[in-house]
Parts: sequence; C-alpha cells; structure tokens
Amino acid sequence: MENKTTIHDIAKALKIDASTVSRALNNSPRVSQKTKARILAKANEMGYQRNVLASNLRKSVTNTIGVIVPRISRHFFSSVISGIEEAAYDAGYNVIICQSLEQLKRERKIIETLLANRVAGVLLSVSMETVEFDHLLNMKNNGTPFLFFDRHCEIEGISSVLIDDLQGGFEATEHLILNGCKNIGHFSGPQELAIYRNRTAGYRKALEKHKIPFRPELILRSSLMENDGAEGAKTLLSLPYDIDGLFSANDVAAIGAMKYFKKEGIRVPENVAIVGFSNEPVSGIIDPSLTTIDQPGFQIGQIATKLLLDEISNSSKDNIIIGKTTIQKSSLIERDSSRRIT
Amino acid sequence: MENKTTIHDIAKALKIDASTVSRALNNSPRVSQKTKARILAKANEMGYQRNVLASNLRKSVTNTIGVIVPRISRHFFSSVISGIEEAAYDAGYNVIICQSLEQLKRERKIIETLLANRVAGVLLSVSMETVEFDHLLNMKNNGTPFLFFDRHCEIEGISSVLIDDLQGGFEATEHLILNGCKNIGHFSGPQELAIYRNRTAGYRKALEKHKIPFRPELILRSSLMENDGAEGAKTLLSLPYDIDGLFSANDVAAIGAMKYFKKEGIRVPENVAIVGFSNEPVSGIIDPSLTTIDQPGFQIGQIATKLLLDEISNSSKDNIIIGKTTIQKSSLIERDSSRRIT
DNA sequence: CTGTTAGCGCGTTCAT
DNA sequence: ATGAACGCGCTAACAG
Repeated sequence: MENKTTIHDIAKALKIDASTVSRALNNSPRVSQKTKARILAKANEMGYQRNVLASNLRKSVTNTIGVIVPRISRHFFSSVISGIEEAAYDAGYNVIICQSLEQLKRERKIIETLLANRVAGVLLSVSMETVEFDHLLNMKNNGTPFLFFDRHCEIEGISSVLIDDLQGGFEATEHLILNGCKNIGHFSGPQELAIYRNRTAGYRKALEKHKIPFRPELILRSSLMENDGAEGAKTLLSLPYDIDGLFSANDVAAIGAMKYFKKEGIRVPENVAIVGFSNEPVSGIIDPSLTTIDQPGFQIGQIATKLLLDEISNSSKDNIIIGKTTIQKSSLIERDSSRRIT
Repeated sequence: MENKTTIHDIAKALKIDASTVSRALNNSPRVSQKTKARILAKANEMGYQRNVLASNLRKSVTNTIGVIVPRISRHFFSSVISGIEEAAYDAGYNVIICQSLEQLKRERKIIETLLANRVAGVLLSVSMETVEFDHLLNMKNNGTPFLFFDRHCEIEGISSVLIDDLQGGFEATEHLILNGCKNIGHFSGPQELAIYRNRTAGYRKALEKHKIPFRPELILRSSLMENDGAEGAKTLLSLPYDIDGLFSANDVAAIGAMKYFKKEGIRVPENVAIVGFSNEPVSGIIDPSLTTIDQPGFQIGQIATKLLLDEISNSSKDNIIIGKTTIQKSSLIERDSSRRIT
C-alpha cells in the first residue's frame, strides 16, 4: 500500500551507497552508465518513487509555480490558466492557483504564502487595487523569479507578457468608425492599470486618425463591473446628443450596458465593440450588436510559462538578469463570421 | 533578505528547547499560556516564518488540496474552482489545479503526481473516458481523502457533491413541453457518466408525464463538443418530421447547434433548453431562443471543499469512513427575467 | 508542562 | 566513479 522504497533500500539491494543512487536518479554525469542502468532497473523493479517532500526540503525549492489572477471565473483568466497548466505540466511542474479578487490585501497575503511554500516561480496579473509594489519588490529581493501577464507593473528586470492594448483599442474604435459611428462612448477602467490607459489611448488615436473631435464626457471610468456598465449606459443616454457606438474596455461592463438597453426597451446601437471579451463558445451567438476583440488567453499562458521556466533555470544556474520581454498580440474577431480582421 | 530564523534560533534566544517552540507555534495545549505568549512574541520579533517544506516532510502531508477537472476554461468548472479556492483559502489550504482534458491517461498521471506530492486531499470531476477506477481505488487504499463533484463514480465510502441532474433534465424538457413543443431532440453524452444518464432519464420522465411518445431517434449521443452539436442539429433536421424543441445535455453542443442553424439560415426553434450552462455574465443577453439550467458551480465548490476538509481532519484523528453524502441542487433560469423557476 | 532524542528522505559536501 | 557522513528544519515520540 504505502510506498516505502527509499534510495537506501535500493542501495542496499545493490550493495552500493545511497548517494550513488541519488546521483543516478538525478542523472548526474558522475555515475557510470552501467551502474546508472542497474540502479534505474532496480528502482523500477522495486517501484521506487522519489519522496518529493524530502527532495523539496533539501533543495529548498518546490516544483510548483504559483499563479495569481484577479478571478478564476473570468473566461480570459481561466484560458490563461489553461495555457499555463499545459505548459507547466509538460515541464513537470505543478500549478497552484490563487485569486486576488481584485484586493491588494489578498494579493499580499497570497504572495506571502507562495514564498513560504517556496514556489519555483510566480506568474501574476495584478489586482485593480495594486498601486503599491512593496510585496512585489519583496518577492524580487527574495530571489523568486516572476513574470507579469496581461496586467503589469513597471518593475526593473521583471518581464511581462502583454496584449497590445493600444492597438486593440484602436482597432475596436476604428471598427466602429468604419461602420459609421461618430459619437462613440467609451467605458474605461482604473487609470493606474496600463491596460486601461492603453485601450483609452487607442480610442483617442482612432478618433484622431479619422478627424473625429474628442469629447471628454464620452469617456466613463469605473471598475467595469456589470452595474458600472448599466450606469454608464444610462449616463451616455442622458447626454444632449445621441451616441451611436460604444467601446467598452471589458466584456462585463459591455454586457451590463447591453442588459440595461434591453431592459429599458432601447434599441441597442448597431455597433458595439468590446475589448477583453474572449468567451469563445459564446462569441458566435451572442447579441449581434456586439463585436469583440479576442484576447488569446491560452497562448499568453503558454508563453508566460515558458519564459518563467527559462528564468527559473537560468536563475539557478547564474544570476543573470533577463531584460524586459514584451509579447504583443491582438486580433479583432467579427461576430458573425468568426473571421479575424488584422 | 533570506529568512533564516528557525525554531532553534528563537529557542536559543529564550533559553528553552526547540520542541517547546514548535509546540507553541502549533498551538499545542501542552504549553503554558505564559511561555506560549513569550514564544509568539519572540517569533514575531525575529520575523520567524515556519519552513513549510520541513514541516511537510516531517508530517509527510502538505497543506495543499488537489483539484482535477476536465477543463478549467469551461465556465462551470472555473466557478467550482473559484468556490474551492475560497473555502480552502479560509482554512489555510492551497489549491493545486489540474486538467484531465477528458483523458483517462492524463487523469491517472495527475493522481499519481498528486499522491507523490502528498496532497492533503483531492476533489475531482472525472473525465469522460473514466470507465476504469483502478487509479481511484489506488488513491483510496493509499489513504488520501477525496470527493467527487459533478461527475462521479460509485465507489464505496467515497462521497460526492452532485447536482440533481434528473430533476434538471426533467425541468428542461417540461419547460419545452409547456411551451408547446412535441418533438424534442435531445443531445446526450457518454452513458458511462451518471450525469448524462440522469439528464436523459429526466427527459424521458417529462415526456411520460405529459404523455408524449418517446422516439429513440430523437436522442443523439456524442461527446457534446461544439461540432457534435452542429452534426446533431443536421441529423435532427434530416428527420422526416419537424422538431420543435431541443434539450442539450450541455451548453457547448447546444451552441454548436445554434451556430449551425444560423449558418444554414434556418429559423432556430422557438425554445431550446440547455442543461449545464452557467455562464453568468452572458446568460442575460444570450440568444433569446436559449433557456438554461443553472449549475451553481461556486456553491458546489465550497460545499465539496468543506466536506473534504472534514474528512481530512477526521481521517487523521481516526479511520472512520463517512457515508456517501449527496448534495443536490437544481434550478432553472429563464433567460429574460433571470428569475428562477423552482 | 518542558527537555531529550531521534529521525523524515534526500542531496551534497568531502574524501578516496 | 563511488562511499561516508552530515544536515535541511521540523515534529513526534518518550521521559521526567
């Protein structure tokens, strides 16, 4: 039942020392091929399984990588996690998932726990409240490799895997303009987060390109929750002129707006672009007035994991600081055709 | 930088023994309140943090619970995980997430890894391929507490947290019938999984109640992927009579069917009920022809975790086998109103 | 209540 | 290329 075979057992059976067995099992070059083969065979025969806990203690690192996201149930994040899990699995790492629930306090606590558990590295997308970086700097000083994805902070020597939000915002807005919209509302999020600043910058860039005057009152900042979307829709409708387009910096708020429009019996504007929406199974049948910008979550997860694993192996070899790496992706998906523009 | 304070350091500083410190830090009742206080104060002062790895090795258990789901990116599962994570977090446990991707082979490997990592317990929803239980029985023999949720196997002494699928299937079908449907197609999944058998049983029960003759050709079994839905829709449309309703055992296949209908320019049947759909943010604006059965993923996660934690603490105290616990939940959400029937 | 002793199983020195 | 010995930091006996 209980697996009790240790390296000592197999050493005894082979009349050699446990340290040799240990070396062989770690594929050390300092063991002859012959004994290595003998040991591996015996280990197999005896059904040996390395005691991960002891190994962890000795090395004082685990083979686990920590992941921190605001919310697992947001489709974008679960897609990213999916990608992370897959890449990590292939490399023999476990993944431990944590949710900050957009709270800085929780984010701090989580990082503390992860460090206490000696994770090999951390992948994180910061919470909306994360305006102080002490806990992140602490993690850096502690020597734990980490990487941002999607939402990041500017920290020297820490890489990020990002979507090109400016381009996404630009494409979303231009899409509306090309469909004849002039007065385009924009739901934006906390300006502390680069993703929202960038999406807004994209919005303005598109207006400029098409010589549409910028109206500050069309930009509504919120936490982009569903009821923020509803409130925003209400506010936009109360303007003295009609809006004919809406670019929301995320899906949740856009959906809130859609619901509000419907509830009030108001005809939804013909074109609404949403950045941040990537709910694949639904995107094809969702309300026709929605167009979405796809966030390739899965790939982001994979890429981020690979980069992190690189850093993990490098940092253990040496102390080389890798420069800031930025991966940029963006694509616009049209609702009906599921065809990609761009 | 590195946290080096051990229980020995603080023992030395207080001129007592390390074991007493250990006991105090574990809040053992066999240390006087006074010394306990002194120790805690000193530990705090010295910035002590328990070395989890050493603790794990000594106890040969971690404070981590493993979770296995078919796919993280399915909204239902990510909701469950959310609930698990929250309940576990409150109890001081970490959560390690794994995806079987519906493959028995992966499920086996994952369980092996989890056991090797000495997780405190496991929560799992089996893959569609899981028709052999050797790996699960192995885990049981190994003494690792575990619990099924949503998709389960009948294993003596192992509890499950389930949705009342028969009732759900019944409600979905009756909903269609009450809306005037007579010829109701049904997408079902692998019959090895109880959830699909039960949903189908609910379908038949509703037909019987309303004295609608059962037609075997209306039931289509598949893996319920999106293209299965499309294929199924095609098949149903090729019948010599018209269908006027569709009850799909999951959301993905239903969406596949919807897409097919639209692509072919066919008018979607007025009422379509979907069991297994719980994509909250979208449910309110999804295609009007869809009605969904809500699966309360978050709560299931919480409940399952609490039960597991119970078993974990009991099994360490004693070897009591807890009987099969079944939690049943089901509710039908109407699209427009978001109001719950039942 | 507290101290003493003894490992958990592994990886890694230092020898040879 | 292999063996001997040590210790990672903690907890669980067993004393007293």
